[in-house]
Amino acid sequence: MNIGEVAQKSGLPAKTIRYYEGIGLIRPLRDTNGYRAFRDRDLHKLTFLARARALGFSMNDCRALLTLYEDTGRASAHVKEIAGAHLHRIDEKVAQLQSLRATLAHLVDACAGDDRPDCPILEDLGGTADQSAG
Amino acid sequence: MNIGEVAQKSGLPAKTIRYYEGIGLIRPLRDTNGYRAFRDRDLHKLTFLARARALGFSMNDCRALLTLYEDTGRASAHVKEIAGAHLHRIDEKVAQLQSLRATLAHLVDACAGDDRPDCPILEDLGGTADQSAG
DNA sequence: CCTTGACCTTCCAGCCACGGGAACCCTTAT
DNA sequence: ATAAGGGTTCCCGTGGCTGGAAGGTCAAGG
Repeated sequence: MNIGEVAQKSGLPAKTIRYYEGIGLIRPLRDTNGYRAFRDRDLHKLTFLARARALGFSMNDCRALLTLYEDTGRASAHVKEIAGAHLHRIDEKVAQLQSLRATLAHLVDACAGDDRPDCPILEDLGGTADQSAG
Repeated sequence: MNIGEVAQKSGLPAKTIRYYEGIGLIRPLRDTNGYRAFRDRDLHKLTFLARARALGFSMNDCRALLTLYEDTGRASAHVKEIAGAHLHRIDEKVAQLQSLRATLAHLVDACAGDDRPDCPILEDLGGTADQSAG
C-alpha cells in the first residue's frame, strides 16, 4: 500500500503519517522507487493512533498505548492507568471551562448589547467601572 | 514603572508583556537607558488583557476587546457579540469534551485493570478484538 | 517518444502564545 | 571594584501538525 491508500483507510492525512514515521511511531518499508510500502500492521497502528488521538490522548500517551497495544503480554492495569489519568485531565478541563462559562455567561447576560457604550463585560475586564481606559 | 513592577501588578510574566508589545497590543515609552517606561494606561491595558486571557479569549478577541475598551464611543452590542461567540465556542468545547469523556469513562470502566493482557480499551482503539496487533 | 496529471519524495517555514536561556547593559549598595 | 538584581535583545523550542516549494515516479493517451 502507498501512503495515499493508507491515508484514506486510516483517515489520517498523508502529512500526518509521514510525521508519525518521523517521530518513530511507525516504520513502513520502502519500495525500490523510494515510496513508502505500508503493511497491514502499519495500517492497524495508524488506525489505532487515529482513534487514540480522536479520544484526545497526547502523542506521549499514544506512544505508550501503541507499545502496550503491540505487547501481547501487557497488563491491562497499565492501559487503564493511562486512560484514567487522561480521563482525570478531561474532567479538570471540563470543570475549568464550565467555571469560565459561568462567569462569561453572567457577563454576557448583563450586557445590554445595544448601541450604547455602557458594558458590564468591559467594566469587569478593566477592573473597576471608573478607570474606563485612557 | 519598569517591567518588573508592571508584571507584578498585572500578574503577567515580563516575557508575556514584552511579547504583547511585540505584537502591538501595548506601546510603552522608553527611558533614556532603554528600559520600558509603563504608564498607568499601559498597566490598565495589561490587567485587562490578563483577565480577558483568563476568561479564555483568543488573542484576536483580546485585541478587538482592547480596542473597544479604549473606544469610549463603542456600542456594547459589539462587545456582546464577541463574548457571545466565545461563549458559544466554550459550549461546543465542553460538549465535545463531555462526549469524549463518556466514551473514555465507559472504556475505563470496562477494563479490569489487573495484570492480565485483556483490555477493552486497546480493543476499542485497535478496531476489533481479533487484530490484536502483529 | 512526449506530455499530462496524479501520485510520491524531501525539506523548510509557519502556526499560537508564549517560556528558557544566552549574552549583554544599567543601577545601586558596599 | 564588585556583586546582586534589575533590565535589554535575540534565538530556539514547545505540540502536533499543515502548507508549500522543488523535484522524482508512474500510468494513460496521442
